[in-house]
Amino acid sequence: MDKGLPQPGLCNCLAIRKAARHVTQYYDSHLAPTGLRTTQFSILARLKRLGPRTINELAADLVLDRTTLGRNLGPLERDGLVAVGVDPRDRRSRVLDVTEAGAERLTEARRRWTDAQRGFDEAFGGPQAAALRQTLAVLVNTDLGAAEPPGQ
Amino acid sequence: MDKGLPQPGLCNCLAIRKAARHVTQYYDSHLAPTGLRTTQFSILARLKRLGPRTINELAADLVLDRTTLGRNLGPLERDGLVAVGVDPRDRRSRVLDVTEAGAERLTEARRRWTDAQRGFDEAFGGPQAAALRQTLAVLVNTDLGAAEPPGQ
DNA sequence: GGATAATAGGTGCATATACGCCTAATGCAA
DNA sequence: TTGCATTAGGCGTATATGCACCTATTATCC
Repeated sequence: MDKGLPQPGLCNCLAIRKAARHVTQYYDSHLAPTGLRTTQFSILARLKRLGPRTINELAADLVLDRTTLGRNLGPLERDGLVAVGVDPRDRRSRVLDVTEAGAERLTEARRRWTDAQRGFDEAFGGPQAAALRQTLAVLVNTDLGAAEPPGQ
Repeated sequence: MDKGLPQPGLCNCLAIRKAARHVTQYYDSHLAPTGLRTTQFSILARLKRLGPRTINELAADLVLDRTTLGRNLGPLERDGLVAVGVDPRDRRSRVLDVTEAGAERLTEARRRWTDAQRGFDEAFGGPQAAALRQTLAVLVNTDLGAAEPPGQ
């Protein structure tokens, strides 16, 4: 009877990806009126909080691949929400900063985000949500390593 | 002192998305030798377990948008791992099924997946992982609703 | 049975994600 | 100071994700 086959619900990766899609669609529906996606909101919010940062620094904070963040900056820079400059102390680096327009957009988006958070807490439970965030924070800081190359 | 500004780590959406990226990269590194991404592996594994299903049915199971699954089928169909046919009882529907080549690829990928699961449990803790999966299953089945339209 | 509503997917568009390879700039050592 | 390793990003490519809008097909109601 399917001995050895993985049972539904046993895959850590599928479990978290399904949940991420579920939650993302919910937050996106709240943020939609602002014209920001959740990823864009995250970038703006973290950058605003951290202050000017390089691509590598911000990418690490967001657990984003460096090149992914680089591309995600495209729409934000195009719309004048994030400024990208060259670090004078290291001209290899790009310094990112939230523009005034970006800050205004962020303020508006934070209102929607607060609504989403409240709705989430009501549906899922505030304490459960806090516990889940804590667990996920531990997970993100857990070094899972990578697959060993198939060397002999 | 930043009163009212969301503190880092308070956003449910960012927390789960960061964790999803972290875990996805880990599982992808294990599955890479098979030529399958985690999403493709999920599709094959679920379809194999559920048996032939329509796009809508499989998409709901995977918490994927219908159109997203439709596009994700492209590479799988191109590589002959999934067969897409028309349901004779309802010619609007497409019936998906794992091909023989798909089943073989899946068997190979399951070995890598098992390694990844073992590594995950070792690093994060087996009981903690099981508890997290359970929590995420509850979350996925929690109706978060959607933002109310800005009606009058 | 024919008009109409509802459903299953497809397509255009835009963003999200990351690997591999490349160039530019910096750091370091002989 | 020059030569090489290291580091910061960019770019090509491919897949992932979902909304708005569209067609085809089926169900329903008079």
